Amino acid sequence: MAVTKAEAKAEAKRDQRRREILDAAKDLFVERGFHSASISEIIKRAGIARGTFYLYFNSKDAVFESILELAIHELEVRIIGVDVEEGAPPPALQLHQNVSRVLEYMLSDRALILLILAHGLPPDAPMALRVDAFFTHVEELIARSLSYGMSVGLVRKCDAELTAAQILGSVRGGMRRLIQSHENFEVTEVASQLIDFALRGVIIVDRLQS
Amino acid sequence: MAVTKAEAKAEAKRDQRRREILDAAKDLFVERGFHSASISEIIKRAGIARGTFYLYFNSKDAVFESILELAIHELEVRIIGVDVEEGAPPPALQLHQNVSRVLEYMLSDRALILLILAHGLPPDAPMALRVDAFFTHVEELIARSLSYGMSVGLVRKCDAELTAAQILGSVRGGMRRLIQSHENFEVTEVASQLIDFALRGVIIVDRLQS
Amino acid sequence: MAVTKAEAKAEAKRDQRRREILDAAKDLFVERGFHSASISEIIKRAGIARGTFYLYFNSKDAVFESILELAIHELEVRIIGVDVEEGAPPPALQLHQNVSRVLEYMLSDRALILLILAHGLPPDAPMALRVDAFFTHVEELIARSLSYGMSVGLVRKCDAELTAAQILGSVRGGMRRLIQSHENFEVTEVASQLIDFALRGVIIVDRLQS
Amino acid sequence: MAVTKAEAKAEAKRDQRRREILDAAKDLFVERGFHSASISEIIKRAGIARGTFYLYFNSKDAVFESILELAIHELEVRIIGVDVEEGAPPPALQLHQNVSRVLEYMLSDRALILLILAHGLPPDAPMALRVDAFFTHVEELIARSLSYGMSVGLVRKCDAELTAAQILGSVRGGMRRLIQSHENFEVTEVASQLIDFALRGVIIVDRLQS
DNA sequence: AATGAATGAGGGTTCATTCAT
DNA sequence: CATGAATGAACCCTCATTCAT
Repeated sequence: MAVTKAEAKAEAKRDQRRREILDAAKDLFVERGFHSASISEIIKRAGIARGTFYLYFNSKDAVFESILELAIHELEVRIIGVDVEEGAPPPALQLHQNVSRVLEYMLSDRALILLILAHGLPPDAPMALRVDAFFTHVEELIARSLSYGMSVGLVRKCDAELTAAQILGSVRGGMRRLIQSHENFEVTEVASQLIDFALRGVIIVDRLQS
Repeated sequence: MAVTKAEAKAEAKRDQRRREILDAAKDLFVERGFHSASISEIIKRAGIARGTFYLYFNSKDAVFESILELAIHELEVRIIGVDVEEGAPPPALQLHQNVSRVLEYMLSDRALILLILAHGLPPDAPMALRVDAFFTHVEELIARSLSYGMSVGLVRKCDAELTAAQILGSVRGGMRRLIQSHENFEVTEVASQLIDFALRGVIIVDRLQS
Repeated sequence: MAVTKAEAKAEAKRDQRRREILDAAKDLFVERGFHSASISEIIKRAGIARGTFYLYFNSKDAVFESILELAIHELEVRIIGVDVEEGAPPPALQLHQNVSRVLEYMLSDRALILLILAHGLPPDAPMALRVDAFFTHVEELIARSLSYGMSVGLVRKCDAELTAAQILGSVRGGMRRLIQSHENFEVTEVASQLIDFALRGVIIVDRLQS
Repeated sequence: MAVTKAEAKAEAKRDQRRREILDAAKDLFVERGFHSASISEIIKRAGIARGTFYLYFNSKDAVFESILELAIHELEVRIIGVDVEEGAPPPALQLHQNVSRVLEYMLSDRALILLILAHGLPPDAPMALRVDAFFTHVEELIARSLSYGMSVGLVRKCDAELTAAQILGSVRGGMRRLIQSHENFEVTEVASQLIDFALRGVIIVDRLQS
């Protein structure tokens, strides 16, 4: 038991260090971008020695990947495809919950989201592909919902893919603004506005009014 | 006069060279991003010597800036604030013309637009600020239009800034998709779709239908 | 007495550990060379922690030195200058015994001998000097024997130092081949061949034939 | 013509620089071994900047390889398999010429030969394999000659491979001594001694005396 | 105007060694 | 005794920029 305790403590310390490095690196990546953020700066900010960095991460790429991967994961678990089964909550509510969850996460770490919204990586970097894949995934979710919506007469006729790109773009644009304004905001209220705008753009008017 | 002629010829040649470098650099920036695009590659592609590059541009930053500046300028001249004076063309038409002009320019150089939509620069770089300034400028144009629209009862009540960010985002999102799809498209048709989506998001329904 | 016993046990364990480290290190040095063999690999192979290594050896150099020193010592005790006193065994037999003893040791640890025959150390490293000193020592032994042989008319006239270098070289060359062939061999037989070649090179023919 | 002249001059200068780097590097490799010789030291000794080094060689490995490759090539062209056709010069003379040529080359660059005789590379390094391959090649030449000699009754019965290793070893040993003694020597005389020793080790006595 | 050899600051990474636990 | 996290000097290499020709 004593051993377990000591080990647990050591592991906790390790995790703590790892997090410190991640945080320092994340801030730098946001401030300067991937390339301009140097290991030298990261370790200075994290208050560790050069070699220590490499005890926790295999490379500069690896930290960056770790940061992005975590963020994308957190986003992915918050974004749930709309369930149209009977008995499921109304679609508008589901959308609202999705956006709210993302906004809440955004509030907890604005820098991180900014990193994803405007990462600025060499287009051929593996990590850029990862981020793109995430957004493409979300776009597909939206496009599929639109197609379904059209089939049941809820959504006006339109090019599902293009419109999905517009919807996602509008949300990204809105979020970007919220982050960069550095002001606090009411999650529920903002989520409503983001969704309201997007929905009006596609919903058939009669239904919206009813 | 003879001198003037020779000078003109020399200047024409100079401009030609400059353009070749710009073109080579632009492609590389798009393909690899700013950092990964090296002077070595640029001059190889442009077919010039190392030193020659610096006869035309002071630095790597300078080429990039030149490229962005040109592109932004081309965009700016195509984006004209909506004129609401009496006798002016209907706002919807003006919008359509704005978007159409931008889309046409986009068709003439997809890579360039992609560079602006997703430049991937150190966030603190002066050029990044320049690009941001451009988008902020457009956003303000939109926000102002929205405010006016609200004041005359055409636009539903909303947060003008946030909504402007959403509108701009939706257009950027749509354009990004169009570029990356590598397909050709009908400018007028697409412009209508982009505007339609954005307008529905803000216009008061009664008016839209009329 | 109890204390002594415990102490003895402790010391035995210590020696055991030391030997494990030496063995792991030796293999690595042979496989990868001195520089490419890292402490990390050594301790992994020895199954000990980083700090533990430094409880047994002061530095990476020190392990290497230990290994070489041991090997050289083992070789030195097996190489005995030829005794030409009356009543001593015949010189040819003494040589044969010397070589046989070395070959036997070689069979017990090929890797170790290879490390000495082709160590691959910075030429200015103290350990490189140590190995060189050993070979120089052997060379001197041979040269002295040659000089003596010449003085008693057994050995043809020749440059003793150069010839000694050739003799030593021939034995090293032969041994190197034997090690790298990875085949087993008959010690006595091979020893005869090694000596036969070297002796023919220097012995006066009449005597050899008689 | 003017262009050609200027180009020729430029190329001459380039070659000169390349050679300066090679020389500086070679000396350092000999003094300190491959690993301990740092690029920093090489460029300091060559009197050039860091980047300049990489204008002439792609890597540290590449300089080393260049040096070894050149040396091995020079050795290879000097070592010619013994021609036993009728009308060819007597084998002993051919051997003498081979060894003399090598010794002469050795005199022109002792350090270089030392680098090959005692390179000290990680056993798994590609360059180590290259050097080994060279020696193996020479050994095979010798072994083949021995086999032929045995078949025509000139050479006593022996294990051709092992004996070849001994012969090569004896020559290497002799050369190593000559290099490290830093004294000058008479090529023809030394060549005779090297060959004499080796031949006596294998030739059937009757024939040798005749 | 054009060239390309030369520069050197700075990049990411490794690894022998130390020391608090 | 044993541990392994922490250290930082030193490594090889890249690349934007300069300058003599």
